[in-house]
Amino acid sequence: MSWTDERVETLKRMWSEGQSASAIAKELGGVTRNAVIGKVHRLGLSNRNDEPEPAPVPAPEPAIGSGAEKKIDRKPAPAAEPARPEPQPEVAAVPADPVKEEPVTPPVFTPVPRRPIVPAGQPLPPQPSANEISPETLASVREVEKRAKKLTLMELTERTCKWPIGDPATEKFWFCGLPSQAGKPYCDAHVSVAFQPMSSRRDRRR
DNA sequence: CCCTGATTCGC
DNA sequence: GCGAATCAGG
Repeated sequence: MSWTDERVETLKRMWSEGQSASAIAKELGGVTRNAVIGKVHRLGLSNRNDEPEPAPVPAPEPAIGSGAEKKIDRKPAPAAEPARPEPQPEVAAVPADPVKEEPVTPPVFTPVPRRPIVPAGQPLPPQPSANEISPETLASVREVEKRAKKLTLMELTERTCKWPIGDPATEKFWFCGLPSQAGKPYCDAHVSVAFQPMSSRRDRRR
């Protein structure tokens, strides 16, 4: 394979889209990711940084006192552990006195961390229902889920378990992420609840 | 381990 | 110019 104009164009496009070298190589075919990276460099488009330069660190200028400061003695600074803020409960504190309360927030767009919107009636992630899975298997799954890697959607790969755990409407939601069975989307435990032979499924009413 | 990009260097 | 091998890192 050679770098025809068309192939180079595809390379440029995908690279600018942020695609990985391996993904591009896969798309093009006949080349390895090394070849792609090599070409990328030769084309001089290695810098995918169109970012507006991450602000040259606004050095927190200490307020200059009126008196002429002598020296700025830098302590070795024993690296004081940054105080870890305890995770606050999500419930916003309700003003004790709504009448006296000053309007703290202007009626403009408030960048309150939005949570994923799940339409009403959206079925929850598949959860092994007790009447279809044996108690043993169910217990096994529960146990496995304690060790879930808790991956986000973007962290899933072809070989991570994609079984959803929790309620997508809340923060307590993630994907299992344990090693998936070869060729399957789930890990062993979740495969066992996800794929059931018709025979065992049939007639398991109540 | 899986993956990423960066670099080198013989071809 | 090309890209495998290698390096460095997450």
